[in-house]
Amino acid sequence: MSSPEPVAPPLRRRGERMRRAVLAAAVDLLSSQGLAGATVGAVARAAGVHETSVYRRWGTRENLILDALTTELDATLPVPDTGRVRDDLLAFFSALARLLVTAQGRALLRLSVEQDDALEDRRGPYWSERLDRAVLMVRRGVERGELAADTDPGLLIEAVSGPLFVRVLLSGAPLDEVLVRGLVDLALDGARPR
Amino acid sequence: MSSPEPVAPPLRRRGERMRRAVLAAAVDLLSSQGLAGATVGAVARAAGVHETSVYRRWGTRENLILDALTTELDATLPVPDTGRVRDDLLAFFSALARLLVTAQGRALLRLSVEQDDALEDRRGPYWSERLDRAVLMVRRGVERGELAADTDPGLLIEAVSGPLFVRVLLSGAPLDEVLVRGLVDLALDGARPR
DNA sequence: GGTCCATCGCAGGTCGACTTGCGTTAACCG
DNA sequence: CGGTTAACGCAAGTCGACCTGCGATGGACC
Repeated sequence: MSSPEPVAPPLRRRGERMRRAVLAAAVDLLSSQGLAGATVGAVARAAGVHETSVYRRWGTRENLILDALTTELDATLPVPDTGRVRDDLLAFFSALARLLVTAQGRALLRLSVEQDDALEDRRGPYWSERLDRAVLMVRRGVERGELAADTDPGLLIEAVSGPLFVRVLLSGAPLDEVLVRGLVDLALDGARPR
Repeated sequence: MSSPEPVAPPLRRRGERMRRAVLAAAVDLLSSQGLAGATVGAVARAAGVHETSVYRRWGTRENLILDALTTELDATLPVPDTGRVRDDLLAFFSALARLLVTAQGRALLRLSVEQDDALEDRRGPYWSERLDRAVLMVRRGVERGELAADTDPGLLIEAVSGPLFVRVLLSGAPLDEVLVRGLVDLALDGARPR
């Protein structure tokens, strides 16, 4: 007698098809179950792939999640050029803040912190990549004479973005427009009376 | 025949004695083996205590390490009062930076980020506790007329401390006097030409 | 100094991350 | 379109975090 249940042909996806299936499953689980729910076993099962295969391709769970997140989360954070530094910075960091309050944004940030031991390099290339481009706004402001000539572009970016990251990672305090505006204005005008 | 090895009397420390022994062992392992080496089993063994007892008292490995670190690392970060905001801020954040580059400081920061799910509260009470006191310096500066009356003390503290935390957690960039000075001056004077 | 109970020690177990060896097959290449 | 091989499936196992039940004892209290 033929088996009543066709035993679901193993599909046996491999190569790029398998990669995409796993990454999609990872993002799905990440969104529905949260960071803790995205177990390597669970992701593999959801993707119809064997757990071993996942480990062979990604090595660690961290790599897997990081890959899934950075692949799907290609929020490119455009660098505006309105002609005024303040407006540029406001637009850029508001976009950053909106990205960071996302479940995926938070997860990506959290994971960027993990990498303790092996391969000390490649630390948070995702974020630094995005922030490095932001110095353009500052440079343009300097050229326009809006900012002092000796302004350190990177430092200014750090001073505004730092608190945003810290709020997500440590304090858990909210990220809103008011915060971004306050940080940008502080970095531009300083706390001393003008 | 009497047993040649006296089988090391189980000691059976309990209560406060046991607590201190475990915490000390944890700090020892943390310093010598790093974060990854401070296994619950290893800490228990080093303290001459059963692993189960550790779990009963601390619940999770994270709690244990956090307790050990915050207990030993009572670097109180004194809030200076020199009469000039800039000097106060410089002294305070230099001390913070020196604490953060420590192996224990880094470990404590990293662990402060972990707490994903259970008990959403008590997030980084260690750091916020210390930074909350720092607003005093800013308030005094405002009263002295050194800073604008509408200065947000907390925001200023965040703008300077944020980048320090982020460098330890994400970018791995160095923390030195130059950085601290740059951040303090940016927060005080702003990037716009005076 | 005897009693009692919270605190421990201990054995055994679950679960997820990660590894290894071996058999099997999909996919690309000629 | 047949062959080769790297890419999978699968079984079995290690290791650390964390839990559970039970028996034993340290210590405080009377």
